[in-house]
Amino acid sequence: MPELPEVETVRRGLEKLVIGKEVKSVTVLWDNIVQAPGGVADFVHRMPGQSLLSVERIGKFLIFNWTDVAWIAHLRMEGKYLYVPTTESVDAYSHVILHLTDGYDLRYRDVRKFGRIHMVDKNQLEQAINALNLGPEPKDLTTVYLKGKLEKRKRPIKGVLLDQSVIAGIGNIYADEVLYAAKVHPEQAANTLTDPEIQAIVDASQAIIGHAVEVGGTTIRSYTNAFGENGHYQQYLQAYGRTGKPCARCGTPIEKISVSQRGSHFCPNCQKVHG
DNA sequence: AAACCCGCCTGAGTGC
DNA sequence: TGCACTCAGGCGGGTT
Repeated sequence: MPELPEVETVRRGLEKLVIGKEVKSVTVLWDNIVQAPGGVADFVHRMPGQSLLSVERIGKFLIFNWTDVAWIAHLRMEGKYLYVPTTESVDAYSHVILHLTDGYDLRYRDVRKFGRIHMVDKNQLEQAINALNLGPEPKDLTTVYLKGKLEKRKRPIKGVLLDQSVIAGIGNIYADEVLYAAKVHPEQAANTLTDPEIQAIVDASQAIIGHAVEVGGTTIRSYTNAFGENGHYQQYLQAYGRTGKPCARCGTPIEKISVSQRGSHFCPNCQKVHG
């Protein structure tokens, strides 16, 4: 599941390989992935002739700045972008194909079909981004801000960390890693965290997301010809996916439970619910 | 406003 | 073996 570090890695890959390229024609093989003012027909009609000027990232969203339009795109669970020769065969999971004038394709590949590419007029971009209602990214997070957000929430802290309107960019993997580093139980009610715990979460989210960006994100499964697959953070994971393995701090086996409808890994000794 | 539910999808995992 | 069934999982939209 691509989170901020993985999406940033994808962004850098796109920047390196696709900036300046012009779209010749477009094929959409699964309509629900594409959103445009006039639907898929509008998308297919307007993309030819567009050149990619820049790619930005906000939280887990990619912003593609084309000549006259912009995309707000999300990879959701398994979305990938491929940059491959047009002659390469199209597999069953590539749903949006942009044929470029350089003889290559930019293909959006997504096994689950959960991802989205939302095309907007450039003058609508700012408004569309605001409508995403995203909170600050970890690097801009402050203890005062987070404390204010937690005070009025009674749900488990894990669920709040996954709420993109509170913090943008954290998903299930890094939420578990942050809580492990901060020694906070995922089910601890948000409004019962102590000030030192809130500070620890802020510090841990900045350190962990920053480190993960540096090493290209986390690669859980390997794919070929995809952007953002060269991550190395998996070797640093302390909690996520380590069910039954000893905690690096105390040796207690890591447990997995369901919190806010998400699989959650934690050390039952280091991370205890308190009153 | 906060929090929950559903739908979107399909491969992996489970049970028999 | 092979088949039927269940479920994860981020987000948007709707409801309580």
